[in-house]
Amino acid sequence: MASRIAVIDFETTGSSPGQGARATEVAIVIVERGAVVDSYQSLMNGGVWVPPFITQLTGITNAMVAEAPPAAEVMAQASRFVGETPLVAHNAAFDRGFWQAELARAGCAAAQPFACTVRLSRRLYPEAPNHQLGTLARFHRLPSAGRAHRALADAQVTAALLLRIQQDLSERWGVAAPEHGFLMALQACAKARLPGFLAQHGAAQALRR
DNA sequence: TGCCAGGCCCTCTTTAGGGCCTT
Repeated sequence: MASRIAVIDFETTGSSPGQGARATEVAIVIVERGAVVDSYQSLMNGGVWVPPFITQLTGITNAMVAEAPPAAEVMAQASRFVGETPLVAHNAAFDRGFWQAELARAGCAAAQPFACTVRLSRRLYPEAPNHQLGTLARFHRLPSAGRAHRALADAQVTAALLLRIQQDLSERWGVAAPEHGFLMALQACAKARLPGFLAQHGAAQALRR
């Protein structure tokens, strides 16, 4: 279904899979028709060492990773869970990199398009103090989802942010049922052209009602 | 046990540099 969107978040051992960093945890939250309808979460064992500062940041320890299922097994499950559903992440370039790298290791395809709530937030909420996930959660008074920097909690907050974005697009800018394709077009729209883009799309949607 | 990337955006730009965001 076109309105179905999968929100994903990884915890990792570093910032770049190209530098040897591996995922330690993945969470996926399914958003459909303005609500969270399903979720998947798992730690994963990529056979790598978790640096102390990552443990301090996330609470994920080497012992937790050692006891987790193999990364390839988890990624195969995650791939089946997502299917062909388009993806959303907060700073999508980061999560897309790990999604593609870990799926490639697991021998799975990674063809889903990624929309980015950082890019969308910068377009829609220039008045926000900054566009870190925690700041945006406070700015929008989103419900708390548990410890920050754990995959499921961060995916749930990102899903709440996505729902807020969809709600505002509908109520403030007149865009009816903004789906993933619209979000991709919106985030690619130049800042200077945004007012016209939203006005034009809102009007186009209104004419179809 | 540790060093530090990649992509995107803005502007004092585009023949570039610096800041943000993720772990």
